[in-house]
Amino acid sequence: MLTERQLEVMLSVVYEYIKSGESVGSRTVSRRYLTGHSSATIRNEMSDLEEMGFLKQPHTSSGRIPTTLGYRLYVDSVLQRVDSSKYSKEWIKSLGEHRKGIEGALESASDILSRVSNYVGVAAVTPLDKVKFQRVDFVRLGERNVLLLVVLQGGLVHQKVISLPWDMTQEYLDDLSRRINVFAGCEWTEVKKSLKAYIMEELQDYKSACAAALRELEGIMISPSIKAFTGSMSHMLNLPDFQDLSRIQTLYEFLEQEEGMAELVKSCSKEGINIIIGEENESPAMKRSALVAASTICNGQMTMIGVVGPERMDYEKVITTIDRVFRTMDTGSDEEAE
Amino acid sequence: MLTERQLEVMLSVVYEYIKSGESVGSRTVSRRYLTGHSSATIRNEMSDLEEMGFLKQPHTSSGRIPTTLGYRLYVDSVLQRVDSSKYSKEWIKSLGEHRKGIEGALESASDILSRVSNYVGVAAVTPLDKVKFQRVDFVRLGERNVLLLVVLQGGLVHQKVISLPWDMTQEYLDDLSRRINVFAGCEWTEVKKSLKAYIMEELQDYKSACAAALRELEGIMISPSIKAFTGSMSHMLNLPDFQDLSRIQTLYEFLEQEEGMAELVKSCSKEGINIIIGEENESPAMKRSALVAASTICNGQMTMIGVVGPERMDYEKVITTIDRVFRTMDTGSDEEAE
DNA sequence: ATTAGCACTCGTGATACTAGAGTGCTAACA
DNA sequence: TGTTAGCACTCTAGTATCACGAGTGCTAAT
Repeated sequence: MLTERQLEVMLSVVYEYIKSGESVGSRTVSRRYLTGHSSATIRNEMSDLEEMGFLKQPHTSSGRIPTTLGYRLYVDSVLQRVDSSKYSKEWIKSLGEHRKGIEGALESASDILSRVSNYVGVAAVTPLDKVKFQRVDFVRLGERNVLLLVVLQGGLVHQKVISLPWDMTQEYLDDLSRRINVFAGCEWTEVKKSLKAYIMEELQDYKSACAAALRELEGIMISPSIKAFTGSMSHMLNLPDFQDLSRIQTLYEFLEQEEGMAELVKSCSKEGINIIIGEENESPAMKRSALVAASTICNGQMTMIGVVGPERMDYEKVITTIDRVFRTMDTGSDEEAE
Repeated sequence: MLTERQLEVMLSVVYEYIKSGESVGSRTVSRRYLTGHSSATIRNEMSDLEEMGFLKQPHTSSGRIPTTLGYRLYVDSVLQRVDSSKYSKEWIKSLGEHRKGIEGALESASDILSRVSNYVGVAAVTPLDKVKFQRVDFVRLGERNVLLLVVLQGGLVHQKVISLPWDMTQEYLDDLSRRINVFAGCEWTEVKKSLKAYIMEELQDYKSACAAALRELEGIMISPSIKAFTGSMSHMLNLPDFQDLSRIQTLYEFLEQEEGMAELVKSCSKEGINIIIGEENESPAMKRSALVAASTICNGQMTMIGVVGPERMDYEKVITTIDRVFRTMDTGSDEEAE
């Protein structure tokens, strides 16, 4: 559908635009990239490419800039060059044993990605349906108020303060948690079955309180509550792409709220590298931005690290950086790359 | 030192400048505030006030704007009007029993403050020297890697992944934590004494591992690691004060890193309302911004909620808002005020 | 199919000018 | 002596104008 030369022109334009930030004209392409052809030839090609929807003009008589489709073309070509088979699950498996734990690891990942990319680094982990739990603990805080701590397999910690219909002593709570922890490593559904009998038979006075506690516990186990981390956003203020304040504002608002991050995670549908560019994004707030992320499914939870930036992003650098961080997290050495 | 009329002029200027955002001239003051005096009179007063360091001119032949000293004058007068005796410790005492727990409460406080003030809401809690602990839990994640969970009195949860010199079974870890939890509610120093004997005598093979675990635990108990929450920062992009991107950038950078928040907390030296304006701030990043915060000491930890915004902040509104949130948190109803 | 040439478009930056708001100062006034 | 009116001066923000340059589209020649 696209001739060889058209592809060359496209890649040149996108590359040059990413590098310079200014709309690129036919002359530039003819002089720097396709030196064998005159600017007029390029001009004709560009005109065709515009009609096909790969390029657009900010205004008549200025150079061309890529559309989302154009970026997609470029990114796919970059992805072909990068050997994505390198990505292994090793790192995520070892995360739980990482000296920082999974949360610390994700936090520093988002931080590092922010710094080296100068865009916004993000990281998140969300339990899937069949998450297994590792540990449950109830801590009595005050009358009828209990802090519920749940450690999922992989080391992810969830906490919630719940209030019970009955005041229970710490001893009773300990007993309850001990009985649950017997099932450490099991899926919740199994645990639930076994516990029902216990509640029915052995507890009388505290039945309702325990039932309430278990309901809360189930809520945590089942609901796919996401844990998200966002690196420093302040670098992006430097980018020429965000001279328009309202643009960066909508993006910030999007990233600041949990729903935003949840959507980003959701959009990383496949394992490995995911790239969603501009218009491809579902949320209006992301229509002029892009996400590059790597995700893995392991231990019954989906983990993702990535970078959010302008559509005009240095995809090549970001992709390789994410690759680096991916594997660096494995070894636990997280000095800043490059 | 300041005549009655000079004070009136000062308050008028600051009030008007906060409201309008534009430098205020003598004519404005004479027409809207001190109607009994001509603009020339005001002009002379303003000239004097400038010499005294309360006002300054952005450029010759424009109106005056307050200096940090000028804001201070105004804020102190506002504080006199607001009955700060209303602030009670009640709310913080009940935080541990709050349905969201202290962390949830602080998070929503910073969130609410951001939204109603349109500046940046912040909230933090930091344990002081004599913090008491409520609960300790060790969860074995993998070979020699253990997740250490500590619940401080008040419901604050700290977590850390530690690696031990020895692989310990979950049973041993449970035993260790059970022995520590006997001392729930005590200060760490006491616990330490009592545990030493136990380690020396009863444990042999695991001695070094337990000692390592306890060292880590002590690290958490002693180090005043701060837990900070920052509300949405995107609103501030709308403010005319931050048309200059570099200004908001330095501020963002400051708030994004933990040291920044730590400094803000540190600067809230006294209980109750603290206000630090512009030049009064230690950090260069805050020299053109202001902090309004309320802090309390309770349960061996210092808790703070506040607002960071431009020096030209609507202090009156912010102060009363913080007051509101302060007391709203108590009751647990956190619908948005106003 | 490619290229050179040319007229046309449009954004950018420089310059100049004006209107308006505000000051400082002096002189008159109570 | 404190207050006020008046006036000249300063500085900013906004606007209009102009020229330049980069780029396009089209046509005609190769």
